[in-house]
Order: sequence, then C-alpha cells, then structure tokens
Amino acid sequence: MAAPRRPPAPRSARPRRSVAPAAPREAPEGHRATLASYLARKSLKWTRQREHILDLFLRSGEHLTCEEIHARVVRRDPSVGLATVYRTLRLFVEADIAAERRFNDGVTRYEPAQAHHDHMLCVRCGRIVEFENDDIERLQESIATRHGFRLMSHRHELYGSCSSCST
Amino acid sequence: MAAPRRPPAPRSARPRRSVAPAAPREAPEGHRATLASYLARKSLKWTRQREHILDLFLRSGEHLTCEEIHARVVRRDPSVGLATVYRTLRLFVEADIAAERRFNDGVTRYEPAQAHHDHMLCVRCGRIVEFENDDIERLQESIATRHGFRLMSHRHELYGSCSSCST
DNA sequence: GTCCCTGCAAATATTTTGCATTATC
DNA sequence: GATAATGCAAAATATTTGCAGGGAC
Repeated sequence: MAAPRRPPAPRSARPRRSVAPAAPREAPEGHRATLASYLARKSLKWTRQREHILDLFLRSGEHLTCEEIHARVVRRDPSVGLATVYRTLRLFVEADIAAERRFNDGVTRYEPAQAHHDHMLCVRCGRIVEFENDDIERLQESIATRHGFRLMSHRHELYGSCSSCST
Repeated sequence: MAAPRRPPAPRSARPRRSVAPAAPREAPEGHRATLASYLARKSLKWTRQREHILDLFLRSGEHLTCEEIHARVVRRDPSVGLATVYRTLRLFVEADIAAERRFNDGVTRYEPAQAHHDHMLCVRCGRIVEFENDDIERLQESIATRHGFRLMSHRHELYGSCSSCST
C-alpha cells in the first residue's frame, strides 16, 4: 500500500526579528482567520471537531501531543476520535497555524505557529523554556554556506536541569 | 505491567532515504577495549553476535539504523536476529562506545562515540555533514546560565539542501 | 553448571489508513 | 446532492519483551 506521505523537511524558516529574548509570547490571533481562509481556498470544510480542536489548541500555550489534545477535547465533545485529532493537527501544520516539534521523548508535539524560536528543556521536570538568539542564527547560516548548503530550517534544543531541579 | 520502556521513536512519516556516508573520520580504536572492559566489569559475555555487530559498527563511519546494521550483519552471519541488534546497540550506548542520534526521519541511528559534534542534513538526498562550532557552544552556555539552567547536553541540527541538490 | 544471551514471535506504542456513515457547503 | 470529514477498527512502523533453548565462562 505505502501511500504517499508528508514531505520530509521540518518547516519553519521564517523571517527572524531581532527582539529581546525570553519575552513571553503573544497569543496568535490571526490563526483562526488563517485557517478559515486556508479551508476556503482548498474547498475544505469547517467542522465541529475542527472548531473544538482549534479552540483548545490555541488556548493552551503548551507543547501538546495529539493524545493530550484528544483527552482534553473529549471532555467537551466525547464523540471526537483520536484519528481526527491526528488528521486535524496535520491540517493545522499544512495551513501554517501549527508547528510540529519532536523532542527526545519520542512523541510529536504541536504548538501554535509563531516567530521562530528554539527550546531548552529540563530533563528532570520537563519544563520547556523558549529562546532565540540572533548570533546563533547567523553562525548557522555561515556554517551552511561554508558547506554549500542552502539552509531551510533547523532544530536546536538544549537539555539540562532548571533552577528548581538543580541541587 | 510493562516495565519502564523507553519511548519508541515516532513512526516515520515519510519514505526513508538512503543516507550517504558521513565525512571520513578516524576509526575510534579504543572502543573495542572499552567494550571488553565494560562487559567484564558487568559480568556480561563476549558473544559471536556482539563481535560481528561491533565489527561492522566500528568499520562503517555512517549513521546507521538497527535495521541497516542487521541487514549487513546478516550477510556474514545469517542467524543474527534483529532483536539482538537492537539490544546490542543499546548495550554499546550503555558502554559508551556508541551515540544515539534521532534526526527528523523517525528512526534512531547510531554512530561510534567521538568528540562532540552536530549535524547538517540535506533534506533531498539525505547527506549528513558533521560540524562543530565553539562560538555556538559558548552562546548556548550563556543562554542556559541566563535562564538558570545547568546545561547537560544539546541537539543542534541544520536542514537544507546541499550543493549537489540545489538547482 | 550457572547465568547470560539469543532467536523467534508476540507485544507495545505511535501514527496512519480503509471504509461505511455523517456532516458541510 | 456532491464531496469532504469522521469514527472505528485494522494496518503500518519502529522497537521491546517473554520465553525456551544454546552458549560463554
């Protein structure tokens, strides 16, 4: 069978701004409209389950797995199936309102699309801190150029123990 | 039930690509001795299959999956099972002669342990280039410190298209 | 001889898909 | 009313484990 699957590369390369690091992020407000327009353009439908999933997804500023999203959505609408959640989050990524993240715990997590940033994770308590650093971004570019690569995206994760977990 | 199980890698969401050989590097010579001493210390045994797998693993400077290692080992010793390869590579990691790498293609790859480095991958042909950059390492440290983290490890991967694949 | 190790098959975990049915446009 | 979307169950993929037999020390 082996149906064609999603394209390989992790997407994300997007215009980067020089902004102070560690700023709490603003809730992405345009996402609902972006999705609506995407659905219209592709002749797809705005369903009850998509509405519920979107709602929950935008509201929770966390990095959720499909399983987690499903568990929460089901509380509002018990009929929603897990497969639909998986399908819907892929749709969100396609529509560019969600970003897919795979850390080292073997599950795929999603977060609302926003300006580029990377992650630092506490290996003890699981806390996730977002960061961005223009110097690193520039160094990456220069490394890529040096090796003849045209950079499309990257993944940069720091693992350690946070202040509350360090002895 | 179910003993604490390491998270299975996320299923591959796309066709696997053959991965081109990594940049040539010096064969880590102490690894054989390191393993022997580890086995002795833990009262484990040096078996025929471990010997074969080690041989192949050290010889090939690539980032191989267990499946790939198994396919090659079987050519020399058809009786070796896939499960043994999985078990053996976890042993190698435990003994510190192998490093586990998970890129974005959903499979776990292994490479002989060596000095720290990061990876840049071509999303078209799968070529893997290794790099290291002290400035980035330093910047990482300072980010971690600024957020109160004690840094333990990191993961830094660049994705793009290499010179042979760029139009 | 004692344990460790192995192969095989079956079990797990995560994600995807086939299909009949339902909902949206 | 045409077609996309859903739910469920089954499939696909990657990896782990139980167990009986074989092998290393």
